Amino acid sequence: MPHRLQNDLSKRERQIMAIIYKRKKASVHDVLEEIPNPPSYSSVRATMNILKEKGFLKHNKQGKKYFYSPTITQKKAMSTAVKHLLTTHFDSSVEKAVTALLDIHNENLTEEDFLRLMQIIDKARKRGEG
Amino acid sequence: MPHRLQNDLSKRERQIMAIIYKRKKASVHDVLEEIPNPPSYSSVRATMNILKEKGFLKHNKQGKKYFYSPTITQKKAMSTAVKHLLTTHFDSSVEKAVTALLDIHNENLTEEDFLRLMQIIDKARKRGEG
DNA sequence: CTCCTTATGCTGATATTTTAGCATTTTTAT
DNA sequence: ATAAAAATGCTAAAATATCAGCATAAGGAG
Repeated sequence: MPHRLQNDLSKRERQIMAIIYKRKKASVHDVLEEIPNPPSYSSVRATMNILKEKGFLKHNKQGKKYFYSPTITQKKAMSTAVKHLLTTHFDSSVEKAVTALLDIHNENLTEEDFLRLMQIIDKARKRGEG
Repeated sequence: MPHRLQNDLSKRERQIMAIIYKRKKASVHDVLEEIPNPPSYSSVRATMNILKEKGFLKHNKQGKKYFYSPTITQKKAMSTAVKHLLTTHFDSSVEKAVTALLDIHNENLTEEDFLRLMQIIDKARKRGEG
């Protein structure tokens, strides 16, 4: 049993994990800075240590600085998150999800972005064939 | 201030919301059935009532049956969830997200699926122009 | 060296969440 | 009509999560 599921995380724990996923790695202070209305340093640290005990974070020295980073790969964490989103909000349909993504970010996408998206799909299609 | 954020939800509350988003609507028993190692009926009901008080769920009679359903539209909830996923795992990049979606579901996609995906993107592109 | 910051270990109070029970009413099925 | 099932209102204990403090060691800057 390598890891418990994200579902086993409390509010604060999740919030902290999200910050660390986003930043890839972070010190307690880094995390503290990204929490709006943060609790004390002690509290954040305590929670991060719980995450360490639960097996979600590891704690290393890089040079002389300490960092926390996720134990499972970003890829795996991401994959789990995507699957969860698909089932809860998109009826497990990739097409629905893509439609939603485009809807949300429509204005921000340039012609080049669309081209790249087309290429991404084309590449996936060819990969599927082979 | 219509609704608090999902972030204000506890573990159990989130779990229940996910079930209801997935099913669109559900009775207490429906929810109970979808929880692995569920607590008592009372407990689930109590939590669902908290969600009602917090403004996430509403509770109506349809004919003679009672069910709970989300107050905010699926669309809005979905949009929030997608944005969160984008920032925490994809550096806010739609392209990265689409790539991941295709990676995850690669094998399951047929030629027709890819065609439809192309059409979805093309449609979004044209909409962007207009 | 001395001071400040960062890090650590540990502890315990407070707050929230989670749970289950009981009494009662409505609905459904026999 | 009666019994079983589904809802409801209410309450309070038990379990977790959250928070903050204190004492202290180690690195960095002046």
